[in-house]
Amino acid sequence: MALLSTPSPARRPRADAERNRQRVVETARALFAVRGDEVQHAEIAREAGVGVGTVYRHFPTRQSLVEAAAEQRFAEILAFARELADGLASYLEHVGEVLDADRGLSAVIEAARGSTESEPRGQARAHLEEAVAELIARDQRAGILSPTCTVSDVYMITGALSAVVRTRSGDWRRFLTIVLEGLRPR
Amino acid sequence: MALLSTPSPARRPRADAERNRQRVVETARALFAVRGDEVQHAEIAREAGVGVGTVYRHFPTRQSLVEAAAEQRFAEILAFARELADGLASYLEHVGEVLDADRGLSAVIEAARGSTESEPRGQARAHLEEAVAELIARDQRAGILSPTCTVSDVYMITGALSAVVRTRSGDWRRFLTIVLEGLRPR
DNA sequence: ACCTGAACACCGTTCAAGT
DNA sequence: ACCTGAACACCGTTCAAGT
Repeated sequence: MALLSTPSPARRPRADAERNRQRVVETARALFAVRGDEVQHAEIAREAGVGVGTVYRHFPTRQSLVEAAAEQRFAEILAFARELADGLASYLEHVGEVLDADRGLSAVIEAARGSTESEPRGQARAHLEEAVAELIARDQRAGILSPTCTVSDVYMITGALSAVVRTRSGDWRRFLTIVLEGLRPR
Repeated sequence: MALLSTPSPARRPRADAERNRQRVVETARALFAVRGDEVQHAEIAREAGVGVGTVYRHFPTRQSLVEAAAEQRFAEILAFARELADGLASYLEHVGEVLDADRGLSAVIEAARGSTESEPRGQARAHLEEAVAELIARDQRAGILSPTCTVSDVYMITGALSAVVRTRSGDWRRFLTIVLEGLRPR
C-alpha cells in the first residue's frame, strides 16, 4: 500500500525552493512592519523577486504566511523569556515593547485571525508555554504573585495587551500596571 | 456668496430616504450579528430591499455603516450606565455581556477600524463619557475604587475586554476580576 | 520539482438612466 | 431628490506553459 501513494515522506526541499521561501517570509515581515495589512501579495512577490504563484505555493493561505512572519516574533519573545526576564512583570513589559515596536505585524495578525478560528501554533509558541510557566512559578515562590495566576491568564493578558497597544499605544504601561496590581497575592 | 452654493443647510430628508436608511442599518446590524465581517454590501442591499447604490448613498464608506450599527449598541450601554449600573464593576460586567452576546458586530467593528484612524464618535458615545465619570466618582467616594482611576482607564479596559471576549470568550469574567482587583484602593 | 505571470473570479464602488 | 443595478476597477487566486 505505502508503495503506491508515497505520501511525501518529508523529503528535503530543493535548495532554490527553500531560499525562495525564506525571501518571501522576510520580505513580507518587512513590508507588514511598515504598512500593515494593506500590503498585497503581488507586492510581496515583486519585492522578493519571485512570481505570485511561488508565494501561493509556499503559503496557500494568507493566514499561513502571516503565521510564518509571526513565528519570528515569538522566537524573539521566547529567547527573552528564557534568558533575560527576571519575572512576569519584566516579561510582560518586554512583550509590550515588542508589540509596540511592530504594530504593523500586529494589525496583520489581527486581520488574518478573523477568517479562521485556530490560534497560531508554531515551534516557538509551544516552547513559550513552558518558559512562561517557569516565570510564574518563580514569582509565586518569591511571594510576589498570586497563587491563582495561571499560564492561561498570562496568554489572555497578552492578547488584551496587544489590543491596547494597537488602539491606545501610549497607555499600555498603565494597563500593565493595573493588571499586575490585580495579580498580586493577598 | 452664501446665495450661490447653498451648502445644504440641514434640510429634513425625504420620508422614503429616511425609511431606507433605517432599513439598511437594521438589516446590517442583524446580518453582522450572525455572520460578522463576511456579509457583503450586495447582501445587505438585497435583504433591505434597496439597490446597492442606496447603501452607498447613505453610507459612503463601510466604516460609516459600521458606526451607525455600533451606535445602537452604545445607546443600550449608555442606558444601562445611567439607570441600572450600581458601580463600575456592574457596569463593566454588563458591557462584557453585551459584547459576548453580539461578537459578530465586534468583529466587524474591529475589521473596519484597521483602515481609518478615528474612534467612533456618535451621540451615545459622547454622553457615555459623563455617565462613566459619574460611576467612577461614586465608587471613589464609597472608597471601593482607587483615586487614580480615570475615564480613560475605563475606556482602555473596555477595549481590552472586547479583545478578550472575541479571542477567549469563556475567560472574560476572569479578566475583569483581575482588572477590578488592580483598581482597588490601597 | 519548482517557477512564472497572464487569465479568471469575486466583490467593492461608481454613475448613467429612471422615477 | 432619491433610487436602481449594470458596468467598471481592483485584487486575490489559479493553472497552463516553461525551466
